[in-house]
Amino acid sequence: MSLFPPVKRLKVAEQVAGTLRDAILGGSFGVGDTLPSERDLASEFKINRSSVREAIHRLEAWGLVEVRQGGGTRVRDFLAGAGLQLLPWLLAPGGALDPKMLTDLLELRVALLGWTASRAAERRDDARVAELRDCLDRLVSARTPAARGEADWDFFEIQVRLTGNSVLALLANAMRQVYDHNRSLFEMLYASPDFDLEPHRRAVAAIEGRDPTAASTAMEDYARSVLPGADR
Amino acid sequence: MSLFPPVKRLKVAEQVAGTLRDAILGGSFGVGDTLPSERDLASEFKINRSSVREAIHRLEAWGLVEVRQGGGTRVRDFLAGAGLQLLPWLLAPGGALDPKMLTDLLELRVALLGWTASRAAERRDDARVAELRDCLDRLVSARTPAARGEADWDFFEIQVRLTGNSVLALLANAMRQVYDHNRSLFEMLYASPDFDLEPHRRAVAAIEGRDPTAASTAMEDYARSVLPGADR
DNA sequence: GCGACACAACTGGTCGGACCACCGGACCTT
DNA sequence: AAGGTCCGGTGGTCCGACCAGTTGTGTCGC
Repeated sequence: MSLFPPVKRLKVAEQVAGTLRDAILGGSFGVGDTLPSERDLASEFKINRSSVREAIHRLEAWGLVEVRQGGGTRVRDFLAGAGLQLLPWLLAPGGALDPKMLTDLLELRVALLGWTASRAAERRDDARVAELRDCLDRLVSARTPAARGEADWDFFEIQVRLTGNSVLALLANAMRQVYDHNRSLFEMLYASPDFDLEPHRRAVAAIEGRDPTAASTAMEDYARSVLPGADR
Repeated sequence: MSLFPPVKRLKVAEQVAGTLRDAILGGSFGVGDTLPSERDLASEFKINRSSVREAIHRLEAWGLVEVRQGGGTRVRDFLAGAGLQLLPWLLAPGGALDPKMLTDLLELRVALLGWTASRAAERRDDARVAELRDCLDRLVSARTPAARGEADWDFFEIQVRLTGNSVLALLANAMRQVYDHNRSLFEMLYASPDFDLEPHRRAVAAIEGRDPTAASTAMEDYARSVLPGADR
């Protein structure tokens, strides 16, 4: 456990890409607008055009802009075209949480956790079930929200590996990136001192007993319990 | 309906990025291996170092490699770290289909289609239900696998919009990219002349009648029907 | 002998400047 | 008004230089 996290070395292109990303997500540019030219941005940021190009290529990889030789760089309708890689920043554009986005995410989480547990129960193996039990112990003994969050994530990830589904694994990786980029936000979910672990226990038992329905129900109950508004 | 698709203009960096991507996915480099230096790759491909850098940055954005100043560029454990943006090429690395990957994807699709239909039924509105009916008509009258595939995709996308869930929309976008990059592969699913549309009809009726359970069951049945092996 | 340090030979990162390929609008011809 | 031409601006590629980290090596002092 390191006392100080390593200093973040930001490459010029990373900073610029971040600035432009926030500007676009923040609405400084509308869909279809053209960004300033690479040369203009270079003199604006006081950096070389190569660095600007690198930054813009990141935006392109994120699905935020469309670059056309000779025709300028236009802002895309990213909600209609971008993939999950944008979610980390879409969740809290400019640092301010978007509640609707969080609700949507947690809602989808209900289904995702449920399905994962169900498939994990079908394909369980003894070694991984033991891992799951260890993880549950860590979850029980966790004292800080951060530790609980970490353990809860592991709890999910072990189940993902249990399913043996590589596509689900990729999806989980994407979710993990959302979690990593917004840690403080998610630790809120684990802040309550009377964090109820009963669903987790039920899930482990169901997975061990090869009961997909019970496993799914358990994890869905848990995921639903942190849903804002507590509807349904 | 365009008769000719736009010609594909390949930038140098794109080609190189594709080559390197296939090499990594094809196993030419193991996890942890260092790629040749940018200067070496430049002289190897007979292109400028700038272009190599641009290509490598794409690999980085895909989560395939980790670049460290002074320390070389290393291949990452992408299955453990990359997001869904890699799936289009992971599905058929080098053009050869990975059956396991396809099975995993279709399996997850069962859950995804089911959940989407369920949420769509809960939040339905008349305008979009009409859209859905139109889409169903297009699906019925479609004569080619490609047309069926397109209509079926729209059918899903309308439901996604109905759910109003932005995170699901992003996930759908990611799936769409998988579909677009492997069209010929997926049209296989729609090749059968006796393509059964009964589940779609049931789904529309259930969504119109605000019956989440029936809607979910209908779409799950459909998605399961194209599952290889037809287990369960 | 062996640890600590300094250095050299890599690596990727940034720079600036040149030229090419392409798009789009102004303008001219018909 | 329709078509073609030209030109200014944009992104794409190239070059060569230097900056900034990493890593292995070899020397020095103990």
